Amino acid sequence: LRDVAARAGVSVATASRVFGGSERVNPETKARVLSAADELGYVVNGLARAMTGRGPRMIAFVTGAMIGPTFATLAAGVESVAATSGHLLSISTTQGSLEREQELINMFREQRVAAVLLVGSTGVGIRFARRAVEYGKALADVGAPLILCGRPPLDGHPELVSVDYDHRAGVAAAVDRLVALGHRRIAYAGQPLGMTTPTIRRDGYRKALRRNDIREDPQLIVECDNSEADSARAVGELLDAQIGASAVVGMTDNIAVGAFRAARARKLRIPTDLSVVGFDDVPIVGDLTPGLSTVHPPFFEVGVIAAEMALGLRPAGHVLLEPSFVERGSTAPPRVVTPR
Amino acid sequence: LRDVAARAGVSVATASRVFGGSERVNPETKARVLSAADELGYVVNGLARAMTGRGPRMIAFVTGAMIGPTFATLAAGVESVAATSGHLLSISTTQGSLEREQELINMFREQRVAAVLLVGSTGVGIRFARRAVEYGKALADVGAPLILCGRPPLDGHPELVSVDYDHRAGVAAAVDRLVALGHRRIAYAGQPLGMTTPTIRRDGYRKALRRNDIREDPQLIVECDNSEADSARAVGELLDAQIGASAVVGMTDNIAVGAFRAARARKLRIPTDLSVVGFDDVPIVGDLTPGLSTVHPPFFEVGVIAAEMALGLRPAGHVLLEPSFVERGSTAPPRVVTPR
DNA sequence: CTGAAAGCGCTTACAG
DNA sequence: CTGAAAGCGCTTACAG
Repeated sequence: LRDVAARAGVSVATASRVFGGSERVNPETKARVLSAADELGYVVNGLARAMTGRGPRMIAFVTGAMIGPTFATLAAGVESVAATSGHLLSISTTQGSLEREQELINMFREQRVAAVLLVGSTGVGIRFARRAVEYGKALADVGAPLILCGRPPLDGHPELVSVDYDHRAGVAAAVDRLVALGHRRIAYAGQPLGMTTPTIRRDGYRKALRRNDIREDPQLIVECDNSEADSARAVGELLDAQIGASAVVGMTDNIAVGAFRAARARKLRIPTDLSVVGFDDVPIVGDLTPGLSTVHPPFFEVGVIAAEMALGLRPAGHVLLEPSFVERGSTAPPRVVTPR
Repeated sequence: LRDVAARAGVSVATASRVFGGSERVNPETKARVLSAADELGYVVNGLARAMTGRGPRMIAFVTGAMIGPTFATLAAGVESVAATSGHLLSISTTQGSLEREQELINMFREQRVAAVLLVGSTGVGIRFARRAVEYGKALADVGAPLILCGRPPLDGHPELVSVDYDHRAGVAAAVDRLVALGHRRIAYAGQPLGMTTPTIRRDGYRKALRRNDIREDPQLIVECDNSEADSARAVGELLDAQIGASAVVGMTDNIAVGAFRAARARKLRIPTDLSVVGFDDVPIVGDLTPGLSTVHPPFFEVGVIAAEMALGLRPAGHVLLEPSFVERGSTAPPRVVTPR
């Protein structure tokens, strides 16, 4: 900058002003500075500018792993608003390591990010809540809000803003639809509890059963990893038990696809012999045979809203978006309609 | 920092040294500084540190869109090495806008990033090459290499480093396999040329035909968008033309899935009546019925290697990784084996 | 509209 | 091992 100023025959203050943009500078001198900069191949040092508090701050996005369209779509939403306002998006993963998570928070404090988005499911329970509260405080020290995305707000901590979609309502809508089709023996396959998403989604299942006056049968609830293979195993065992399940709702599309596999291995037709619904609406899943009926969460929107809060473009607060149920070919009336 | 130093009764120089880590400090004074920092809730200003040339620099990742596992897996590879060396990963999209692309490059110059990774297919032709060369020069001014990922190097510009996987060999391996199964009328469905990936993958198809002494038939090559719907249309027309195609290789899994759909709509069984192969090996595709035989590209590895080059952990250069063909259920001998 | 000066928060030779 | 001082590259009141 000093060199540019010298070459243009002005002070660094003036030169700074032409790049800073804000203040009024004589068009002529401005041109002179600009051409000097051009000749010298000058490019402002954004780091120095950032230090003085000017310049855009980064939005930090931290998630467990860069897996699947959940991640990609949500991140795309964040990036779309970051881009239009000249901010950069930093993405990091914790790989499930609390140590790494803590390191990242420290790093973001040092970097003076605009906000940090904690994305996706996390452990339930006081331990995890406490950690989030710590992070929130630490970040607040440097003026950065902590925004929970795709995970529920913390009881008793309204200061920790959250942007989420209604897992419960999503699963419940799927169950409602199955009930409307005539199903009564509706199974549920999901990950073991302990993380927010498994807990809340199963909660939606139970809630929907209750409001439809269907008694919950523990035998109809099976646990598995969030993988096709393990789901095929778990749902397979359920089917082998012959306890009359006419439909299964998978906690995720992965799990639903595992149910497809289990059914096929037993020569059961979908949806004639077994209805299956998923959750997430990942690509391709609509092109299975039959297409998977599933819950479509507004991932992109979640990202957009979180980013807007991060940048102060929208008042911070708790937002809960509605997912929608998209019915494709994997749901139909049961073979035998049990009277209600 | 000044406050911390004062409270600890040392100079800022000494205080700086305890946080900088490098220099040797008396353990006792160090402890004193640390506890002073703790009491004051001090956290180093990474921005200021960055300005002095210390502190980790960001890796910039630029892609057209945050779409699909291609993006996510490659980014995960980059992030894994960034994480272990304390660097941050910034991800941005161009959405196909050259203007936006240029803006990003400028932004990264200002931010003094460690390197920028240009990820994914781009236009072919001198215009695009020229742009990349410009970017490379501009970035070199600030000491940042430009690394092309998942796209080929530029003729005559060895200074533009690239990390890619061998699209040609991947498609060719798939074709070879089909030929080995007895296919002779092998169709190809892909995007129109103009971008590197469509061009190179189709090239792989033609090359494989040639080396298997199969004459290319222009009627067997159809164009479509990279979407299931448009692929279903294009492949459908091909099938309706009844020109004896016994197999189709899709430029991507999306396109291959479109071929599934087209075949089904015409009551053709896969693989009995039609063999289908894809490219990318995205999730779920293995769980179609039948599972899709496809080419698995080493996306994660590409990301890892590019990141290592970005950080100087590995000599910059041109790397070409081998994809592997994974055969599942969508490939089988043709109904009628044409003599070779 | 422009300049001189102080300051942002750190780091690093250079001396002790 | 530690301190005083200069410097990194910008920005911003404060005066003109």
